[in-house]
Amino acid sequence: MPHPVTPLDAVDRALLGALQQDGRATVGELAERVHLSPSPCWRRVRQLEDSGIISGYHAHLDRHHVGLGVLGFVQIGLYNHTAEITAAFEREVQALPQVLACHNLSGRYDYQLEVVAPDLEFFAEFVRTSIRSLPGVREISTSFSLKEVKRTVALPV
Amino acid sequence: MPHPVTPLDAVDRALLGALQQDGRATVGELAERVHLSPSPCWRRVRQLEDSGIISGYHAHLDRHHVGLGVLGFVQIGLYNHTAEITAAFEREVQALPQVLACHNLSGRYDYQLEVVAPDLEFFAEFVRTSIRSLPGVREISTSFSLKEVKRTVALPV
DNA sequence: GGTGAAAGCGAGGACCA
DNA sequence: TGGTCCTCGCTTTCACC
Repeated sequence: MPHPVTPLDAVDRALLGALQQDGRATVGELAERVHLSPSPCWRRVRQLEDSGIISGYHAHLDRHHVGLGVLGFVQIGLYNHTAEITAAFEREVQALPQVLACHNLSGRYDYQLEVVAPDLEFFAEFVRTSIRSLPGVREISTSFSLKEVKRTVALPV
Repeated sequence: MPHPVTPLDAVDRALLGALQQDGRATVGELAERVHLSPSPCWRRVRQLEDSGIISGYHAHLDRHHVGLGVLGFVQIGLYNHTAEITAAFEREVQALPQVLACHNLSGRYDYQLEVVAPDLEFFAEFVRTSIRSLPGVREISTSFSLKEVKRTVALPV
């Protein structure tokens, strides 16, 4: 059981919701939002952090503002599924900063990568070179995001 | 031009990188990392926030710890692509907290949704009811994440 | 869980080079 | 732009109810 599920009460859930919305909320603000005084509120937040439920705090950037106008999904089929090939594939994927996420999928393809790039030309070149040459790659299917309809950083808690 | 790309120098990039890693880094810590004194460092961060490059700060949760063990991608084809149908579809998707992300895609399907759920049963039920009944849905294809090989919150800047 | 308080520090502004 | 104070407020962490 690699992932213990800690039972959360309503106050914990409210704290998690608030911190997902605003990761820089102060203990005072949080205390007000969950109707608790600062001290116990702070103790709860500490516990949520220490138990690993809150894995970190991050600034979120607007990718268009930093010149990453293109986001695409790259689905990949491998030649074979030996432990060596998949391990090598997964290791090399980690090293590509343009790859924001990579999932080992059920279904038709083996992996789906979420990739960002400054423009379509760069994206195509990246797929043609960096991704094409990953270990064991047999088949590639690419879809672009035409519109980011929804993107939330908040899990439903 | 809805998305201005602000030119960033090396120090700005370093600040963005640091804040993506640790959204609660203090100005003092940041100043040290980018070899600047706190005040100009603080001004730069302010500017990155005000210009919208930094769109916010968020706590990141471990989804397994909060009982969301299943993540899947749901690809959807619509019956038709009138403005009314797509607008209705996109509006209703916003209201589903289990849907973390939704992209309008190029290629075979119209949309791809990223969905979380406590377990496979819940996931299947969610797709069968909530997603199936979204406006205009004709075709659904689902893939589960068997393994989250990579997930970063940091854009390459 | 709540209160109160002490100590430290970080944010943010004024001002200069 | 960057650097150096300075000050206020808040965070954090006690001990105790």
